[in-house]
Amino acid sequence: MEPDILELESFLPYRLYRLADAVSREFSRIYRDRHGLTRPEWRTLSGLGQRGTMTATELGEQSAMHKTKVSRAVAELERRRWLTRTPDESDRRVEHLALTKAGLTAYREMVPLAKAFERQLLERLSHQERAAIVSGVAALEGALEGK
Amino acid sequence: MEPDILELESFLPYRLYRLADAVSREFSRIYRDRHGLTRPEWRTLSGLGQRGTMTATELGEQSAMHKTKVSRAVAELERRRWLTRTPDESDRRVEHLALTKAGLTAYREMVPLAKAFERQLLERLSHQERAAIVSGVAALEGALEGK
DNA sequence: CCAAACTGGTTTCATCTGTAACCATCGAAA
DNA sequence: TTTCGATGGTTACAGATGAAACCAGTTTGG
Repeated sequence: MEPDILELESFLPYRLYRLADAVSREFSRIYRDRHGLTRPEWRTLSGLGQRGTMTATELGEQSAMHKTKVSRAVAELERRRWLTRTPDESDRRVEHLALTKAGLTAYREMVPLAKAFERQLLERLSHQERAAIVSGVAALEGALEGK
Repeated sequence: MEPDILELESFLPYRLYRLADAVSREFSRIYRDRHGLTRPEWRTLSGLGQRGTMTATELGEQSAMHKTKVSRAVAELERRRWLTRTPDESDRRVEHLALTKAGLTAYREMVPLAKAFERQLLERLSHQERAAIVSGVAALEGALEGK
């Protein structure tokens, strides 16, 4: 434990990032191989599938994406005819986004795969470990939220 | 709990990624504001500061970076004269990388900042929460390692 | 009523990224 | 030896990214 040395392998920000990156990389194969989606596109699909209708801003908040990411993901899903935009009645800057039939089909196909992925990941852990990661993540989220 | 809906906010891969991204973004200000380093450059600096001497391949393994990232980060740190390359005696493909005086100075300046960042992050958690996140991350790392 | 500040969303630009192709060198096997 | 597959490292290319500028529409204050 040299005081003036940082052990990268034990440094929480690094470990957290590496872990998330590995998990996300694994998971991305599900939407990339199957439909050639990017992560922002997947999140957009997922957000709209879950909520039904959202504006781009809401989507960005819900799925923690920069607004340019949202804009591009929405444009691409629209190009695929997986979603449609409906102008807001009272505020003409706003568009309400919703999945089309085709988009919904893709969403419904992916939900079980996503759930299975998560389940299989957690299955490798003991009950205690599972509880630890879930509550630990929640605690850190809360800590960041709070300030 | 609709069975055919995925709740993004509770989906572990998403939460993990968002958390890591937020933490990493916060932390990046330390090396970005101060020295204009990118994450790969910071990891390279950190790896060499910690270990003293490494080859590019070793660096990539230690800090979980793609070899092109390593290559570019090393090139940039070399341009700054923060590290030097020494050709290996017996294998002329290999270069041993080490920090210069200037590189070491920058490293030594950042280590306390990094440690303080981690400490302040964990300070916001209770003992139980701290234990949970640390052991939870370790468990997931192990699970991914194992297969 | 009008200007200024603000907000939803897009685009531009410069940078970062990964894949794949590449070059040089090495080691093993014939 | 010579050849050929593997390995250390760089580069080219095509996409993905974020900051900042932008456009259109909206709200606020005078």
